[in-house]
Amino acid sequence: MMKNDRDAVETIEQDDGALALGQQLCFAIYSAAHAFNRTYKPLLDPHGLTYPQYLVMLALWQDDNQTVKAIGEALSLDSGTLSPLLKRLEASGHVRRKRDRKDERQVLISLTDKGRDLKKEAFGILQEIGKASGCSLDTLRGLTAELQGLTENLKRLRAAE
Amino acid sequence: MMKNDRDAVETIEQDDGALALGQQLCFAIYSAAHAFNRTYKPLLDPHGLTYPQYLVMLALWQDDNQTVKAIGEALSLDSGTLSPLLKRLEASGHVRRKRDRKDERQVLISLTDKGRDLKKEAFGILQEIGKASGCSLDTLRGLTAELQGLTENLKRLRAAE
DNA sequence: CAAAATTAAATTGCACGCAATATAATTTTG
DNA sequence: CAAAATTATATTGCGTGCAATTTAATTTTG
Repeated sequence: MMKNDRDAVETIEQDDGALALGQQLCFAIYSAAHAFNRTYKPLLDPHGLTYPQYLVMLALWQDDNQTVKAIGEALSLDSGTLSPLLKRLEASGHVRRKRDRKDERQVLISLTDKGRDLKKEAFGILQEIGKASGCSLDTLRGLTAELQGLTENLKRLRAAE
Repeated sequence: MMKNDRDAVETIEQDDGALALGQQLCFAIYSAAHAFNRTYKPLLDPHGLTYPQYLVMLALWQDDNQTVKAIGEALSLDSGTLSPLLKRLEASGHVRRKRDRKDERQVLISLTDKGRDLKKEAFGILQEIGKASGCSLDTLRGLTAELQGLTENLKRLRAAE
């Protein structure tokens, strides 16, 4: 016998449809992340930045002179990812790395003039990306908020284990 | 003459807000993708699968015996990513790789018994992920549709260049 | 205060992801 | 039909991500 509508809505059924790539939020997110990456690439290439490096720059434009740990918390990345990335950002002249005098364990990351100047270009990049998304500002804001909530839920549940 | 302080501050702060990590959809998507990845890991590890490998399995559960190219189109991945990944999936016993007799350029990927059997477990994984997301099925469906639209827009604009 | 525990970065090893190139098979074309 | 163009897959090199380990500095504690 058929389930009623309410059950159908709140239960993931064990049929092929449920496993279809096209129905999975995780795949939609995976695809959107790659699409964004590919859209950013031609905009960032002229500045010698990769997308994750650009995220670090965003963090530093907000708050200069942060520790590796602070940047890692902002981006949810660990030193295994950040240490080599920051060395490349230093090699390309965008940031400086300096041991903290007060606590020699820490490394402080600060913007060079070149890194600071790049911020002006970032507004143009933002415009381009906004156009490419083809969404209204309201839609973008709504999506962003929903995804932030989702990410929080996923993190909370992992922490609770 | 210089603008007064109030004007200067408001103008800069507006711009800064636009570049804030917390306001950027691309970063929300980047973070959600990583959060999903981390949530999937403990669920997939026991089966010896990574998340991208799991996506390939989803594609094959929908449609067995696909070419590398077809899988690449389904997942937006090229042979540079898929060739080694598929070799690892073959090494772990989940799929078989076989040259197509009709067209020796193509390689057909098909499920082994082990790979097919894993589909049963996938429904349980799906349940776990659904729970971890903390969203209603309606919310999940809505988000998925919006992200698919966004991804389409980004792809279309890249193709138009 | 010295030993133990904790903390911050860096390093190593492995698996993507992608650009660029290489190789081999098939199709197009002149 | 043979040369040229196209197509499918594989390979190489580089930059993430992340788990696990290492090293050095600081904090805790017995």
